[in-house]
Amino acid sequence: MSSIFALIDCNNFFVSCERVFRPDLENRPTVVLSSNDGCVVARSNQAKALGIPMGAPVFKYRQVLKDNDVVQFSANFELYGDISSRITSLLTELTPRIEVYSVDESFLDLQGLNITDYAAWGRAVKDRIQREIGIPVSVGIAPTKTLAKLASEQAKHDESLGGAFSFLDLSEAEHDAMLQKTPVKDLWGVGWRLNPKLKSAGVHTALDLSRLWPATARQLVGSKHGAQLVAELNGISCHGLEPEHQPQKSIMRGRTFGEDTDQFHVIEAAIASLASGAAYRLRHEHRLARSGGLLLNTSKHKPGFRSWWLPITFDTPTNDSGIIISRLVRELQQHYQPGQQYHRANVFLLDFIAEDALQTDLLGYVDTTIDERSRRRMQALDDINKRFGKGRLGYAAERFSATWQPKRQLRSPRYTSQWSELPTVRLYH
DNA sequence: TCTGGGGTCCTAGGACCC
DNA sequence: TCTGGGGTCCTAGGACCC
Repeated sequence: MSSIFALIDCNNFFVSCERVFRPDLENRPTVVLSSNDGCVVARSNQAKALGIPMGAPVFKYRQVLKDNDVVQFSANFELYGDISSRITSLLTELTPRIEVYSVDESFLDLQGLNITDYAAWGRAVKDRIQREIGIPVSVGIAPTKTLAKLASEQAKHDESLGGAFSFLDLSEAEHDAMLQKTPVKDLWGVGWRLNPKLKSAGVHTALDLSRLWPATARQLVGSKHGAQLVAELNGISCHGLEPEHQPQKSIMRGRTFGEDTDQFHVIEAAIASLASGAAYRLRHEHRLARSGGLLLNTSKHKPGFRSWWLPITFDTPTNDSGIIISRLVRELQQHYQPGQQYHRANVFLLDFIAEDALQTDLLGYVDTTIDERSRRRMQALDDINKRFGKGRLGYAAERFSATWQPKRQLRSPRYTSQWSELPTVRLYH
């Protein structure tokens, strides 16, 4: 039996989240900005109609935003994450076979669900999420994930469909017509590098791609990826549902500084804070890192762009914030160059093992005293922060400076994740 | 003046082994 | 000094996703 996937894709997700608590913005052009208020990361339909592209630098569109009275928000990830998990729980009621693909998209496996009219089922799901959570979604249904993506895009752009589109009931001619009108660049798996390459080979539409000789597809797109892309367009599923939460293979925390800096202590504070966040995440997953690193760079948009990769390894795998911070700061001390205008820092943790895996050094010697002390220290740190609020207790280096922190001047209240920022409702009678 | 923050997977090539 | 197939492991870089 062939597979059946549904993709539930939230429309303009970050903007839609802001509108849940600001219904007055329903018809106003609205954008959400990146953490430094530097570029546009989500746009309402009205903002899209003004020609503001995804990733648009704010300074270039300042006039357009002003002339059209566009409402702007700094990204409020606490809010978006919370609303995302509400949608996930609703979808889990429909079927446990769900893959949460990103903060605003989930795939469902519909095999064996006894659905007679898939498009109608999709419209019902859309209506329920709108009613119960307040977020508009598009539902795409197809035998492969690649086609389900395409179907959800179709549902999003053709209002007459009521928010859902299914590939399952199409005739061969209708199927081909859908692929014919889809440019290759709109396909899942075709990015800015492959698009010009395909076009210069005469492959302009999804239909062209679906009819390529396998050997040609392998050569143009890559041996594995090319073959899979063609098969998926022809209804042969290559990407199954991946329901279990796969443990991540790397943890990265990075931030563009509020302003470029050459101050050692400012960079040190940034690194300490980023490392704290990354280490916390690692402890949360009960894992230890064997290696990691620090990536520093100057601004890409200024002459003399440079970047430095400073790798670290741990003789004993660790998730101890203090150990990780001190190793990274030592690297910084050795490689910091006075006078460079540093723009951004990324902290990486890599090469994980489970916390309860036996750890030994080269001689097979386990120093349980140190391990136990570190573990208890981190436990106390996390307990205190859980009880008294995120970031209440931290390492001194994190507080050396706050000037690296990005501007978030337009952030909305964390309506659902901070007691102090709950919305107020007044009732008159 | 002002351009995000997370991630994954694949491939090619070099070093090394028998 | 050169010949040769077959294998593994590692790394850097490229490409993609949201």
